[in-house]
Amino acid sequence: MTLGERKIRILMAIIDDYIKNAEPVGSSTIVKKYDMGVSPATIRNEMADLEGLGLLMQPHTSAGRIPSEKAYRLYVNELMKQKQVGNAPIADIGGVLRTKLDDPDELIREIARIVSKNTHYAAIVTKSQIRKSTIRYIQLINIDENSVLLVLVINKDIVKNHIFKANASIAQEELDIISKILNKNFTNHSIQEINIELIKKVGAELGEYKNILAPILEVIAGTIKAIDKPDCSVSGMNNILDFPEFSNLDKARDMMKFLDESEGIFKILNQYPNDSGKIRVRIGSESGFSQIDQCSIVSGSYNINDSMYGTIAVIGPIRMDYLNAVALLENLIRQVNRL
Amino acid sequence: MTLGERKIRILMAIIDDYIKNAEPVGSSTIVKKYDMGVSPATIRNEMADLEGLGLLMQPHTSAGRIPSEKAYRLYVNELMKQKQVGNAPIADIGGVLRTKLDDPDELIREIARIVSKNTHYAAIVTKSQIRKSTIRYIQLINIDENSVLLVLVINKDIVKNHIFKANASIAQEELDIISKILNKNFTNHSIQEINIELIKKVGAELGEYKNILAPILEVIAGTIKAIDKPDCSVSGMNNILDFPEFSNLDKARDMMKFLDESEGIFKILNQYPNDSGKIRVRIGSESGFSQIDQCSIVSGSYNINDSMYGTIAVIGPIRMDYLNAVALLENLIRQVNRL
DNA sequence: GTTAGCACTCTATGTTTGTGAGTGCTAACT
DNA sequence: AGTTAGCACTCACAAACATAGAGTGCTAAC
Repeated sequence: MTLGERKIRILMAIIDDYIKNAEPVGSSTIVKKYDMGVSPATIRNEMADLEGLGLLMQPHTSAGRIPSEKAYRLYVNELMKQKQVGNAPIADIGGVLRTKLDDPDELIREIARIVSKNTHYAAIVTKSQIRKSTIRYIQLINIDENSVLLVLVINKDIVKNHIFKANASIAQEELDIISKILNKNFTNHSIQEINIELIKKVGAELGEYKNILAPILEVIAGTIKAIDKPDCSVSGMNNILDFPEFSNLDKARDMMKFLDESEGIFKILNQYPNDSGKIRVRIGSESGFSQIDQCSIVSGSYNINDSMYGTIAVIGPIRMDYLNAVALLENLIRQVNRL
Repeated sequence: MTLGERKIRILMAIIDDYIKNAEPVGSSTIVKKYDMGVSPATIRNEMADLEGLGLLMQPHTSAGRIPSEKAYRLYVNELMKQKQVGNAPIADIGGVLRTKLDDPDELIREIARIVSKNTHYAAIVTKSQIRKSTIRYIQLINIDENSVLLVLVINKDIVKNHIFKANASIAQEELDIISKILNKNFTNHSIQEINIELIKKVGAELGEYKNILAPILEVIAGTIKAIDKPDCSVSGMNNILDFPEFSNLDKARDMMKFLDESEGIFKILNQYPNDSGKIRVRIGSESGFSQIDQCSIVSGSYNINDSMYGTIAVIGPIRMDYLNAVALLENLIRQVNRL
């Protein structure tokens, strides 16, 4: 399908105007605001053609035209490239993010916050672990008569810890010995690799300290499971309410509920698992979920250090400012990947 | 003001019915549903009296009555006690919460989630530190050529950690020595107490390892500041949209925005700082903020271990089920305080 | 190929009218 | 004195209708 140059100009004008004003665009509006140098009648003829091609729609006979999903698709795939992004889409946020690197949950929350704030749409950030997390370092620390602090370094840079009660008071020197044994046996193992055999072996090495093994293993298992659990953070849902397309409360509510139960979102965002860098755009019904068929999703994958990956997504009305959203995500993901 | 028994019964009926159905209650509805044993006309006379007392209101002449804020106040202060809470307001959640004890942020998020899920209103949980946090234990751990893991135990049970790069590789034995010096000087000190004098002294003791002090202090300061920062978690804002009183989108949006910018909420919730156990109810305009004058807030303070305290609050429409909300919060706060 | 002119369509808005819910008052009843 | 049947009254809400205006498609002329 190859369109004449004027048809493209008209289509762009309609898309731009509709993105901005959320109202059907009429032929004379185009002439006036986007000086086409022809009369409204001519524009009307062209618009009729564009409608025939499935690029424009009329909400009703006496209204202007609005772009169809197909038009947005064309816009995103081809037309958008001609335009310039306005101002720098996002500041340098490497510093802020680096401070959260040791807590993936907090990290994705912060990213979501940044995205929603900068786009004024809703933002969703998911995270998963790329490989099964492995234990990197274990250290036991005596902090109280019989409270023991277990510090766990997982993968490269995630540190978690937990305090548990030991049955008896254990001196730091003893704990150091225990730590050493644990490290020798567990380091670079994932939780799956800690089998009964290994546990038996460690138990034997521990000798009189054998009892402490059970609570420790429990903590390790719980911690790693929590880290490996895919998670997802949503931010800026309010912004959604600002758009006239959601003045229908029922639609808005459905959608919010959908975003809250992250199940569906996960399915959508994980469709294209691992094409880091490339930004995906899902327009309206392309997502396949009726609850959000009035929304578009712009998303991209990030990948930190080969240990954690996920998707950063912007979700807004179909008449979203794709140009900026894409630019912002590209920039942001580049920064995140560099972490 | 002492009301006759029948007036009270009528008032209760109106409040109950309105809480349930969100629609003005007429005289015949009361007779039918709450068999009063008298005719609608009699009820009408009584209702006129109640309106005279400022306890009932009419949205318009030909509508039934709705309770005024004053009526809810009476209900909460006096009448409610006669009624029985339906089913057990909340299960035992001590176990779930205990797993989050080492991360206050995560803890309040979980509590908020529990509250909103159980009440179907929105929930807000704030946290502050009761005293300035003090350092309880410091441990440096070598995990990589020149990556050092700093483990900080703060107060009783908060553990934080941070990985930083040292200029040179330092062996674990050396780090142990440094840790010991740090502990000797910083343990049981708050960040305010770490002044230049003390730093100089520690620097001297550290001798050749002096250089490592700066990054460590930075991490300590940052961590404690983050912990001491009052924070707040909101959950279940969607629920708000389910109530007919917020079918006006503008109102709903204003309110959501208000909840999102937690400033105002903080002011409200911190009005009664530290009366642990007692549940407060703010009805409608009593909160003093027009954005949420169609809402009521039920809140109570918790206090964990004398180190962290805050407020757990439920926010819903004025015709909230106060009885259940109060019972649930009482129960929950009891469980939280026991942590 | 372009455009002025015009009839046509359909929404949005305002007006009118009818209906029903619920009231307050009065007069009769217990 | 308290209760109640009866009734006129008020007012929101909904349906029915009228009107204005925006925008179209078509035709015929340029």
